[in-house]
This record gives sequence, C-alpha cells and structure tokens, in this order.
Amino acid sequence: MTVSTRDPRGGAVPRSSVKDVAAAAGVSLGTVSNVLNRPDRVSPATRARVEQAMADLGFVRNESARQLRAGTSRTLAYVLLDATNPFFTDVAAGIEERAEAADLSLFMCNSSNSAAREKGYLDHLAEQRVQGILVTPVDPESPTLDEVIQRGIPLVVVDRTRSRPGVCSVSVDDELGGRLAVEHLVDRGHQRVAYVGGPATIGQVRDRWVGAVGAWRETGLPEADLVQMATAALTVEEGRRAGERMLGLPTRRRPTAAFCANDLLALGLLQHLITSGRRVPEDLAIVGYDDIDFAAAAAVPLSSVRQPRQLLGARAAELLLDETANPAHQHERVVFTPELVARTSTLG
Amino acid sequence: MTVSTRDPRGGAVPRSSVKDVAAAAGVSLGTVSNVLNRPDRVSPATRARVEQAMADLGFVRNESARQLRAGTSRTLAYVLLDATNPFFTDVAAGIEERAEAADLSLFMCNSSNSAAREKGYLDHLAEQRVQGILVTPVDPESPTLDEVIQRGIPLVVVDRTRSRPGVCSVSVDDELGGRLAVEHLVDRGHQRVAYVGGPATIGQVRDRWVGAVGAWRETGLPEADLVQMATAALTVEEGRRAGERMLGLPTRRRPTAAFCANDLLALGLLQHLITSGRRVPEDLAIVGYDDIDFAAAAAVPLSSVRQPRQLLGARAAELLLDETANPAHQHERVVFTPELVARTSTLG
DNA sequence: TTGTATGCGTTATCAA
DNA sequence: TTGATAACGCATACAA
Repeated sequence: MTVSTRDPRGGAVPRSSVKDVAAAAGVSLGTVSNVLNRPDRVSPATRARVEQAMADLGFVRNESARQLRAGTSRTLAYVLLDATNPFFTDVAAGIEERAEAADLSLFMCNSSNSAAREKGYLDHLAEQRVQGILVTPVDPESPTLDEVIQRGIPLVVVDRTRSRPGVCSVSVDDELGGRLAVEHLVDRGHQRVAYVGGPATIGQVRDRWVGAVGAWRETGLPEADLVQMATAALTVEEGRRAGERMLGLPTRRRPTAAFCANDLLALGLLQHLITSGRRVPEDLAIVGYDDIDFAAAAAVPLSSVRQPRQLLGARAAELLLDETANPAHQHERVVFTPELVARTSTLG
Repeated sequence: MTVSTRDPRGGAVPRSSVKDVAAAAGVSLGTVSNVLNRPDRVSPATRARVEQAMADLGFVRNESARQLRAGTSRTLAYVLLDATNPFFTDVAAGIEERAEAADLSLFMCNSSNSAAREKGYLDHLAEQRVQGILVTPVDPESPTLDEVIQRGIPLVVVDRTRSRPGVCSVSVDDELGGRLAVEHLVDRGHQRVAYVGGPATIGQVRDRWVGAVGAWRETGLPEADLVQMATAALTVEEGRRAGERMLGLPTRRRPTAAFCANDLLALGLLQHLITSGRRVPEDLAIVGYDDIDFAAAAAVPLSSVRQPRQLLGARAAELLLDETANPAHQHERVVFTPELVARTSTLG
C-alpha cells in the first residue's frame, strides 16, 4: 500500500552566514565569531543581541569553513566490514562510548566486505579531513591503509593486525580462538570435524582455520578428518547452504561436529539441521565464533568463541584519541584473548 | 593478554595543496584545478605533469574547501535508533544501495534511542552541510527535525510518519502490524494475551499496541485480558527479564500468548522460557515484530510481523535523492504493508 | 570590549 | 590551452 500526500514545497531557504548575523545585530563580524567561540570575551548585552539575531536568522555554523580555517574536525569514523553482523555494531558501540566522552561524533561506514567500497570511504574520509579513522579492513596489508596514514590521518586497525608496524591495532587472537574451538570439540570426543567458513580472502577466516589445524595436528588424528567446507560469505543464508551440503554427504563421511568461522554461519547451519529434523549436538555438534547476543538465544544455545566486543572498540578508540592528542604517542599492538563459551550445541 | 609493540612515530606529514602541486608542476593553480575537475580542458602533456606532481606530493583534495566553494557535499547520512538491531542495519543496506548508485557516500549515526544524541548528530550533520539526511527519529514530532528542514537540508523520515506534512516519510503500517499479530493469536484460540514492549515513548511501541487493542476489542474478549507488560528497552536482555516476570505470574493469570514489540524482545523471552524448561508454543505462544534473519533461526522458529526492510530504506533514499535533485519535488508519505509470517512459535 | 583585515584550499570567471 | 583573481564562511591576530 502506498499513500501519497502531495504538498507545496516549502519556501526558499536563505542560508545565513556570520556576516548576515553581524548585520542584523548591528555588530562586526568578529564579534559574532567571538560569541560563537569565546563568549566570555563579549559583553552580555551584545552577546544577547547577537544570539537573538542568530536565532531569528536560523543561523547554522558552516563546519566546512570552520574546518578549513581550523584544519581540524570533530569527527571520527569507523569503516566496518559488515554492518548487518551484530559483532561489528557491538564493536562500534564501544567506540562510540569513548568518542562521545571526548565530544566527538562517530560516523559509521559499511564496506560490505568490498575493497573498492572500503577505498571509496577511506578516500572520502581523508578528503573530509576527519580527525581519525578506525577500520576493520578487508585486507590489513592493503596499501590503501598506508595512503591514509601517509596523508597524516591517525588510523587504528580494529579486529585485525598488521605485519608492518606504523599503526596501532587492537585485535583478538584468532588463531587461539580456532584452537580453543577445535580442542573443545576433540575433548568432547569428535574425530571428524568440519571447518565452515569463507571466502578465504577474509583474514579472520584464514587465521581461525590456521588455529584449528594447529590444534588438530597436536591430537594426532588424521589430517584428512579436519575438513574444510567453504562458504561464499559469512552470513546466515550461507550457513543454511552449508547445512544442505553437510546433510548431502554420505553418513560415513559426514563430520560429527562443525566449527563455524562466525555465529551467523553457525546459526544458519543450526537452523537447517533442526528444520531437517536432525538433533544438535547428537547428529552434529556446532561451535560458532563471536558469541553475539543471538548465539545464546538460538534454536539450541550455541557454543561460541567469545570476543570482548565492546572492549575491542573502546580500546581502539582510546589509542586513536591518544594518537590525535599526544605528540609522544607510540604505536601499540593490543591483542586480546578469546574465550570458549560452551553451551548446549556441543554439550548435549 | 595484551602485547604492546612500541615503535618510533612516523615522520612529519606535510599536507600539500593545489598551490604546492602547481608549483611542483610548474603550472598555475587554475590548471591544477582543471586537471581535477575538467581534465578534458587540459592538454595531455601538462595533465600528465600535474598528475605526476600530485602523486609525488601525495596530494589529497580538501573536501572542506571544495564544499565551502561549491556549497554542496557528496554525502548522505542515516541517523538510526539502534545500530545493534539488525532491522535498522537492513534498512541501512537498502539506503546504501541507492546512495552508491548515485555516487554518494552514506554515513551512519547511531542515536541509541537518545534524543540528545540524535540532536547532536543532526546538528553536526547540518553544520557539515550534508546533501541529505535520513532519520528514524526518537520522536517524529520533535522540533529538532523542523530545524534541520528549515536549515534547508532535505530530510526523510524512515520507519515513522509525521502528522504535519512538509517532509517525506516512508514507513510501515504499525497499527496494522499490531492488528495482524493479535488476530493471528486469537485465531489460534488464545484468550489471554500479553503485549510485551516499552518504553512507551517509542512510537513503534505505541502504534503496535494501538493496533493490538483495536483487534482485541473486535473479538469481544474482555479488555482486561490483553495485558501490557512494559520493558525498559527493546533488547534481548529485556526480553529475558520479561520472561522472568511472565513465569512469576500465577498460572491462572498467566497469558497463553505474547506479542512482542520487536524480535529482540521476542528472542529474549523465548530464550528464557526454553531455559526454564517451558515449551513454546504450548506453554506460551510468541509473536515477534520485524522478522529479522535471526527470527527464523531461533530456538523455536519465531512467528513475526515482517516489514520490507531493504525496500523501506531504498524507497526512502529515492525520495531523498529526488528532493535534492528535482526542483518540482513533492513531499510524499509512503506507507508499506506488513505481513504476518507464522512459524512454530505460534503454530506448534 | 569591539572592529578590521587576512588567509585557510578550492572552484569558477575572465582575460591572455 | 593556460593563468590570474575573486569569492565561499569562518577564526584569529591585531588595532582601535
């Protein structure tokens, strides 16, 4: 249903500047500027007149001009990989908490896992001269990030690290996370495990796999029994597809447990199994990654590798703020430790 | 675990301007500008020289200056109520699709349901002279929105409507949604239903309640048997709390079904019931609202009132773009129709 | 306490 | 095809 209401357009909009305000208040341009920036240096009487004029004219300070003159902005930006993944919005909440405390605005930009889109946003933000950028990059080694840094814009890498220094990063040990997941499954007696994740271009997917393989080797189980099941994306929908493929396997070759590269995949996989009348963990145990809020609320409460999401963001924001404010800033590489949260999906 | 790597700070960063580029390339300032904006009006030879100089100096166009001069920006912004709610990020995805097609950047700002924060973002965006703003407001009648409009910035209200015209809005009929949910529950034989939602300051919460009440009255059932269960927020956590209160009620007075103001509440409520050993829908039927992706993947697949999330965003972006580009733009009020998706949580 | 003048980096107009 | 110059709106140093 679409109801359309047609109205005449609002009247013309005269944008007023400090000059207009000055004229209206019968003062000079500099005085208006003083009212805006150092009200204490203006007598109460004239200040009141100026403020009245500003209200009458609907004056709005032009941030572009202010910034051009001042050279600095009051904005931070977070370029994230996937806005529809609650993990990243939780990280963003941590960033925003710190940004707000510093009286800075936070703009979120969604790269949707596209390097091109990411570059577009980074370029735009550089041109806007934002005060600093936080980014969970498609590829942390990409020269795009170096360009931003060379342009003199403080940048912090979030949820990834960089082999070269020259930048702060805050991340969680993804290899350890992969290791924890596999160790847990092996402890529970599983001898044939699937790693569900992809595309491999995503660093998190690779690192968690590396950790999984490392732990698997130490068990002495046949390498071939840790099988990769590639997905096209880290989404609920792709998780369902993985479920279809999983159930398509002959029982002999079917893994008894799955470790998913994130919770969205795990939830989709879980859903498909339940819908198909299978039991979790009896027919297939599942471990996810991130421990988003929805993991505990799933069809079968989901075991997952927990990351300190808010803290990740908060710490990253702190480092960024230090870099913008502290001339003696030293780049840091902060690595948090993940933690396995065991629930019904592996405990039965 | 925290590993810190300390490195010496990177060298000084000389920001270069068109003037520097002009000097380096041995041309005038205007020519550099032409290379930037109308490359065809510059001879290939000098263009190459200028481009080389730009690369050498790491030149980045200053968007503030450009904008100050041009008066226009290449940015859209979406101020949303809750970035951690997948409903809004799905709406944002719809907006971004259209924005990208128009070669515009989209900045997302999270008001976190705070009127103060919302005003802070809107003011900042107005000062930045963004090309247009989409907003899911805390209160659509708030004068804050009028201020933005009076400042001449095109604005579209998303997922809400406004009693006064003078602005485009794209929404879904929340009263109808509430009605659909209650009618479905009554059809399934429920005679005592809880409406779980709050705070009532949130418009969506009120409208869905109004629809629920309307449908209930038409059944002739005692009014007192549609009970409100207020929550402090629309979150999974608050849903769990509602579950505790629900189970705390004496069986006689306990509703047999719950209609939740959004899916996050419904998922929390569901989770608490399952954890407490109750069965859904046998002990309590549940209907959520929004039909986010996680609803179908829940402990018990959740019945929910579906809204066209991406379409909502896309249509809103279209209206905004029309307003910025078309002098004959007419404000429209677009209302989509919700749809009940019945799943196990009410069907058993 | 208030006014005047200058420049931030860019684009656009006009003249060469 | 290229160069010189004047704004855009603001903040600041300095003069009054």
